[in-house]
Amino acid sequence: MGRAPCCEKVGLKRGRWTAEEDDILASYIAQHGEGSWRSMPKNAGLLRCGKSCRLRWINYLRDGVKRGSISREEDDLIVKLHATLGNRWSLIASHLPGRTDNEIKNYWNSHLSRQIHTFRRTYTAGNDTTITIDISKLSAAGKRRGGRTAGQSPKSSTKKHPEPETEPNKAKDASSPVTATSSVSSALQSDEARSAVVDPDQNQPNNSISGSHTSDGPCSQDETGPFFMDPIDQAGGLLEANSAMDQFGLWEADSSFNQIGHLEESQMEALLSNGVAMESGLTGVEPEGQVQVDDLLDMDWEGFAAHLWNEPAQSDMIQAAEPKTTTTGSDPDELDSFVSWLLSDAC
DNA sequence: AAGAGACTCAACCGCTTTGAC
DNA sequence: AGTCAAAGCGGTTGAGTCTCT
Repeated sequence: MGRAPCCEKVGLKRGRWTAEEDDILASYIAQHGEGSWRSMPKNAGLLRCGKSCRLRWINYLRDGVKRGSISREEDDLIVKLHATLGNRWSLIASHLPGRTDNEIKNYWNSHLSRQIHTFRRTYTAGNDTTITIDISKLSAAGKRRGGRTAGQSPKSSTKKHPEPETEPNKAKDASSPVTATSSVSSALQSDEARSAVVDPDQNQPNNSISGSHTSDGPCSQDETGPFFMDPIDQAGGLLEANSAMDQFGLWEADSSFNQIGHLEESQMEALLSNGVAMESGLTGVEPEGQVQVDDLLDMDWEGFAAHLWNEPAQSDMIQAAEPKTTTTGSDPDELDSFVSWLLSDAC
């Protein structure tokens, strides 16, 4: 059986659009408006699938589609929104005027998701608790190999809106963050990543996930605040997220790790015993310390992140996080306020 | 100079959602 | 309420391009 094709593909053209096709599509829509994508190509005289026409129009030909490099501000916003919304590209795109979901998705996959940069951060999580986490050498950040640079078009490109001459890429590769969800475990758990944290001088593993964040990130290093989810500092971000959720009353501090089902008891204990000071209510926690690399690497960060960010409104983690002794309660409005804060410039 | 590999991004694919009937 | 077509969405692919060796 199988699903019926969206259109009769026989005889239809595929691949890149030509300038002529673009003109035909644009002029047809100018006359008849959008919609009826299935019948449009036939009516317009295009040998294209309706879906292809729609995609071409939405991503390239439509008025207001912004071309050119993603700005620093847009980059920051994408990171924040992705931390909150996950891979809901169209939703993210709706917050960036002129940008399409496809563009943001490509940008995320090519620029942001795989970049883990050297980073070190000290964060005050609670009353008297400090977390120091370093993430470094976990990727070949800044090492750009081949590939079309932003703003370039293939020779065969028929772009209707040529890329404006924008500011140089300014080594985005060296400053862009990484996803807090899907890339976390793969990046941290790779052999490359593990070996990368060995100090070449001493041939000993660093006692911390070390790293170094370029200071032009959304939030600068050594920053403190209610929450920060700079995907560059995945581990730190996740820990901070935990604290932030606590602050917003989404769960209680001393039970926070227990709410995260993916963490094994032993992992939790190892993490805590190595000085990850989340909150003063945790036993055996030093007021200040660093996280052992392997303990962090062994954690199920992906599951952790998924719990934190995927479907937050439906998360059983959040629902199960009714404060025992309480902070501020877990009113749904607080989640809204949390998201609002995330999207604000407070970070 | 040439080949290999890394990288980007436009376009495609298939599943899900929406809305009309 | 059920069915179907259209539209929307996110994941994936692959051609084109660039850098490295």
